[in-house]
Amino acid sequence: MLTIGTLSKKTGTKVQTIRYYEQIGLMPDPGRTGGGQRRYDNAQLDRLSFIRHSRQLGFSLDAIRELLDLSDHPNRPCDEADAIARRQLKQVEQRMARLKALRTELKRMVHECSGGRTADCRVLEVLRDHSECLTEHDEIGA
Amino acid sequence: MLTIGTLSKKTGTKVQTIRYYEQIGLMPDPGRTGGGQRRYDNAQLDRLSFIRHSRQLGFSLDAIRELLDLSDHPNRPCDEADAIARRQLKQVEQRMARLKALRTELKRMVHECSGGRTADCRVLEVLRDHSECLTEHDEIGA
DNA sequence: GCTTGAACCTCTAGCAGCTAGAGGATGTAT
DNA sequence: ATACATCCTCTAGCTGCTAGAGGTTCAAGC
Repeated sequence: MLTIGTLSKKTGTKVQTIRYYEQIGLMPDPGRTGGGQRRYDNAQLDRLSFIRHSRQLGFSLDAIRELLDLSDHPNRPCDEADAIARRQLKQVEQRMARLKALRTELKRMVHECSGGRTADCRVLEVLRDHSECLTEHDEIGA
Repeated sequence: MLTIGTLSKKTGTKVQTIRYYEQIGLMPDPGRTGGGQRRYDNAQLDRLSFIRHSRQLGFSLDAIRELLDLSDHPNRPCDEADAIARRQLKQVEQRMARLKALRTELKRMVHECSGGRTADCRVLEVLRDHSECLTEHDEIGA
């Protein structure tokens, strides 16, 4: 039986975050001691590791909820899990493409700055005038 | 003189967001009609465009605040603006590196899924066991 | 058995950066 | 004069946590 602190260290998840996952139903209600402290078993350790690892790969909590659900039903076809992963992959690729365009623009800005007064600063100039951009970048956070 | 709706359309910023920017002091208090509706001039249109464009390039609202401040003082040296842009570029590059690692992992997961039952799904298996990952991916959102 | 102190508990509020909706006032065209 | 799109303020919500207040429990040492 593990305390929440031990579970926290083993998974690299903050104590508050574990309680948060419980609150939103991602982690089950754990057993409690007579005094009301949480105690975890290995199944719960595995579950939290799964969640943690999925987060590191960028899955949303909602996606993780689905993945956990699939993981709990070994006889269901795995198309859905596959689809979720593909969706995630697609998102990652979109984000990468976007960042690439941003990098180009930022590099150009920084490169052209000659270090004079702000009045002549290319960085600020480019920000002022979108038409100077060579690439398109229309959505944030994508 | 522009209404908030017109400004919204011209810059591609939602009305609520413009009011939000005003609230946090990123946009100045605009003039008002007798009835209390906001009216904007071209200087404010430029300012919002600047903000919007900076957001598209991924700058935080705090960074934008600094950039706007620099932009308002044409005689100051532009090192600071340059530094902010460099910082942003660095962040973008870090994020790209991270996404690259994630993409590798996701591709592998998806590639190996053979489409059977969830019990044998490689996607779920990899999520269960971090040690199967070839690359490191230790921080989220980086 | 008693004391200490680290670790636990709940609850509330806060972070970025918006977004949505309620409920009502204004502005403009006809 | 009326209709109705657009405006107003205010509050609450989103994701995914994180921090702190104020109080309780557990385990180890004496």
